[in-house]
Order: sequence, then structure tokens, then C-alpha cells
Amino acid sequence: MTTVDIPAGWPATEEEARAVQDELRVRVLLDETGPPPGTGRVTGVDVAYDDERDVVAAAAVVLDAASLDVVAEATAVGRISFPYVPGLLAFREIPTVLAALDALPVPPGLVVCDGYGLAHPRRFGLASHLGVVTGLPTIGVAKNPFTFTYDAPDAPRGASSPLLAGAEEVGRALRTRQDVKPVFVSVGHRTTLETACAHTLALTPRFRLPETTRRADALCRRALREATGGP
DNA sequence: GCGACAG
DNA sequence: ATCTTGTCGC
Repeated sequence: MTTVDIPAGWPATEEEARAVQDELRVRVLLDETGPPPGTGRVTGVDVAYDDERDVVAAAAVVLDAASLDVVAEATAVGRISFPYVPGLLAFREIPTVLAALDALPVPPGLVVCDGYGLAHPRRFGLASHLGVVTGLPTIGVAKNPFTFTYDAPDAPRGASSPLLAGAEEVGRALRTRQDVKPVFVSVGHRTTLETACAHTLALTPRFRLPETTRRADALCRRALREATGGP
């Protein structure tokens, strides 16, 4: 497990952070299909916090895309690098997530983030930010619709409906289990919404949330507990 | 101005 | 995200 410092020059204000987003957003690549689901590797990343002790723990878990078996995992801990501000989540998570990704012994393949990519006030959410910084194909799978609107998808697993910012489709509400609240999928970097949804379905054979997210969530919580103390 | 708001 | 008991459902 590696320890992370807040990077030099990291934004200190919301204004600075928004300026960074406006600079980096032009580097998002949207003209690639992205890796096909069910082949190669897929990696989940997630973060857990102890605001009281100013500690953040990140985890990266690599799965074989076909079997969903764990191939590799890594964690990192650090200081919380930014307060939670809707629209600026990436600045809270990225330094520690990058350290966890760097600690992996194998290439991550497509990265699945817990949050949004293009479905973002400035079209540059966590998944897009992480993609631009790493160069990796990324998608975002969120549990809530954020500020966006959608009509309920049909009941069967696999049904979807547009996630809308006004008239613009910024993602998809995708039903991963029949009659259960959908997840909210958006493109991060170097892939398409079609591919992102296909990956999400391939990663949800049983539960609402992708196996990548579930594995990363469990691991970062454990890392936080071990870094912080108490059994 | 007020409320809503990924995690 | 996190604080947290019981509770409903498969």
C-alpha cells in the first residue's frame, strides 16, 4: 500500500478547480469505440474517507473481463485533497486513485469509476478527468442521477433511457436488474456510450452495481479501516 | 436569492 | 461519502 501527498499546485479554491477542468476537458477523446466488453481486463476504482482524521483511501481492483475473477489489486492512502463540492468530485479523489492505479502490477484496461464522466455541469466529471490524466479508456457508473433528468427505463434488465441535460443526452439510465433502480452510465474517455453500457451489463450478472465497483468499494473501506485503526 | 447537487 | 437499528424480501 502506498502513501500519497497532495500534489504541488493542486487547486485550493473552487475557482481554480473549475479552471483546471476547463483546460483539461478539450483533451477528452470521443472518437474511439473502446475495448469490447468481455475481453481483456476491467478495473474498478473507488475511494473511502475519514473526514475526522483527514484520511482518504483508494482502491483499484483489476478483473478478468470474461470471468470477473480478480487479477490484481492495489490501495493507496493520503490526505483529503479537496472538500466535497458537487461538480468538483475529481479533485477529492484523483491523487489517491492515481497512486492506487500506479501500484498495480498489470495494465488496468478499461477503468470503471464510481461517479460521472461527461454527465457533468461542464462535461468533465471524475471519469473523464481520470481518463485524460491516465490516457486510459474510462466510464462512469453512478448510483444517483445528479442534476440530470430521465424517464424510468422499462422493467427488464438491459432496458435504458436517456440521461438528459435539457435536450442533450449526457448518459444513460440503465437497468442492471429487473425492477430495481437503474444505474447512471456515462462516457469518461476513449469510448462510446454504447460500449460503456455494454461493459456495465457485462459487469452486473447478479447485483445492481458493477463487480468492479463492488470490489473496489470493499477494498478501499478495508484499507481505510487498516490505515485509521480500529478492528 | 433559494434550493438541488456524483461521492 | 458517513452516521446507524431494525426491517422487509429472496
